[in-house]
Amino acid sequence: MSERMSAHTRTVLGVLSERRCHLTAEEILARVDGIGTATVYRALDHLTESGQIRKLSLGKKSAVYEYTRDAHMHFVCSCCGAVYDIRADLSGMVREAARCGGHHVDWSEITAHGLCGACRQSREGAQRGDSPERSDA
Amino acid sequence: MSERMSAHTRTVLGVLSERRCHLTAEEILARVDGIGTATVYRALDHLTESGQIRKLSLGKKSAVYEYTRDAHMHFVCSCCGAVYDIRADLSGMVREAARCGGHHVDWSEITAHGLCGACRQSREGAQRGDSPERSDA
DNA sequence: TTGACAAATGAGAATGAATATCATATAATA
DNA sequence: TATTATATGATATTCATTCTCATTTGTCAA
Repeated sequence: MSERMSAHTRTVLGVLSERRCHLTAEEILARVDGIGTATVYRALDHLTESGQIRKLSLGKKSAVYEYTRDAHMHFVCSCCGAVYDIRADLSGMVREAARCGGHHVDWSEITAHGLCGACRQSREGAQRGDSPERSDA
Repeated sequence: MSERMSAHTRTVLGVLSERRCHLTAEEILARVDGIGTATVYRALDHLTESGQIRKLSLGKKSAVYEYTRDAHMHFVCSCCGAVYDIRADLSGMVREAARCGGHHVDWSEITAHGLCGACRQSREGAQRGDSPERSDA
């Protein structure tokens, strides 16, 4: 909270707070200039521990980070790999369910897996003989 | 579904279905005998794709697998790393929220992070001067 | 300002989970 | 049985992440 933040850590936080999206460490590394790999990972660790960003496990090989904001879920398309934000806040129910088990929830993540709207339309189109469209990941 | 299953794949499935807990590939590897690393990973992939087991991303370095069963959430203790099952089924709400976004949910995972009951008691005990107790991960 | 200590940095090595390779073995089927 | 496809395992490889350590930078008291 009251800890001082280095310039590089502030830069990393800036990247995440501006874009408001999910970025891997590698993607963040590509968006900052003159900051080493280890420093970026360390900055991400510091920011995660201080709660300013969230480290998400979306089932991909590498972790993704996002700026901490209003509660929402994530939808990961099994087909194209795209990640969508789903505006719904179930954190209260999650917290209460865990409390019944005697645990205290700091934060929770909800990840849904399935076929996204874009991919579903592509498949339906393919069945009709349309040219398939791709959704970026 | 109707695909034949190799003996080794059946063995891996057996390990997961008997224990009804969350195991890493390494832990499964240690519990089977005479099955190579690649084969275990391939079996886990097949079983995951066929929906018989679930591959979970709980924020640890390695993925954990569990036998597919009734919907439940997971609680991961930030202190001791233990994983608890939380008996609550929010999958219907998750599915509906994603449907509003135009997506079709195959399955969803909910992971809560915080301090588990055992660790909280240890901390309270430590404040009173009791000897700290450890909870296995 | 200077000295002294703590924290941050970065280049590169190390780790480790997961995947790819490929020759061999096994199963399925004609 | 011959043929084909799939499964297997030892091993090499990949790649995200962490570690190491010498150097730099920041902080604060005297």
